[in-house]
Amino acid sequence: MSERQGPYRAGQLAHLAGVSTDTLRYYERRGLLPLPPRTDSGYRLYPAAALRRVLLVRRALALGLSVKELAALLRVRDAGGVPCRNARQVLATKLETLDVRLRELQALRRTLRATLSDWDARLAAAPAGTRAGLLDSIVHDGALVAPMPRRQ
Amino acid sequence: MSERQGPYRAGQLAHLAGVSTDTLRYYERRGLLPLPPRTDSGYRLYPAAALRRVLLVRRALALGLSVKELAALLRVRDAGGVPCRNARQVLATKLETLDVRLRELQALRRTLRATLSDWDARLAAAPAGTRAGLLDSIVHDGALVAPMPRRQ
DNA sequence: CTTGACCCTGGAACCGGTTCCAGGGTGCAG
DNA sequence: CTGCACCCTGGAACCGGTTCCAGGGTCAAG
Repeated sequence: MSERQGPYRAGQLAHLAGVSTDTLRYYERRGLLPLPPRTDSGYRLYPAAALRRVLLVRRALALGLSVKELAALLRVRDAGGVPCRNARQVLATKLETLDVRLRELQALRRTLRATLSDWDARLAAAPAGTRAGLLDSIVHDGALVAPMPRRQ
Repeated sequence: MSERQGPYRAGQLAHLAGVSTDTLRYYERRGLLPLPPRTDSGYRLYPAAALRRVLLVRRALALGLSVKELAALLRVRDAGGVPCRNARQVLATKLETLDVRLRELQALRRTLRATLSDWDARLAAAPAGTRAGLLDSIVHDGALVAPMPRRQ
């Protein structure tokens, strides 16, 4: 990671940050990256600090922030504001959401394991090549008729 | 739930199964539901067994099967085949995938909690209205530069 | 007959983050 | 000059499950 700094071209920055140039342009469009200066011929010339910025974005997205949320925070900051309190709030909310989701998935895991061992019992009891009714059996237990939990 | 059985119209079946008629038509298109008989005027007339079938589909999707996977299993079954062994395999794979995902999310949760308490420490140490550098701080710890884990 | 509730169709919209595309310039080495 | 790697643009495609839409029939009660 000991790359000499200095203005990067799109491909260089992308490589250093571990993303694609398409992704860089996308982040720029969505307001996650400030508009970089350009060469006379229109090539983007990212300042050294841009690498850190891209890494920040990646990290924040990996923490579960959405592009929109992050853009809002960064907009405030780039305008000289102090978004830290907001940022903390956003992150705390993410954590709560994640906890909910984790509990859902853990419940799902229990159900899945129970279903699997039930099926194994049925299979053991059924002659080979015989209809064991596994698919049918899942209708009974649990009342999970509600829509599947939506992702993050 | 003690509805008299007998042929249902789309809206009735949808109501009983807790889905929309749009969803019923979607399942039909995707091969999750057999083509129901029609009235002379073209209305679908679902046999009583269709309710159970829709519930099966909901339950299987809730367990994490994709529409495509489920359709493949049901196609075999509806053709008189015995998809049980396949079904077990699919479900077992789902469980493994889920375990991986759970571990990812648990790791994310730890990171999130650590970040939050770090931020709280920084906020406590910084005067109100002052830039505490929370966003900046996330770039450092952890090497999570890889793309975010994709959903299920 | 009119009203209103229901049904039909195929295709498009939605979500979000990313990737891909075509059609065209730029920059540098051989 | 040629070739090749790189860069530019805006718009569309992708994933999957669902929902929404317009434009049109059907049916029973009043």
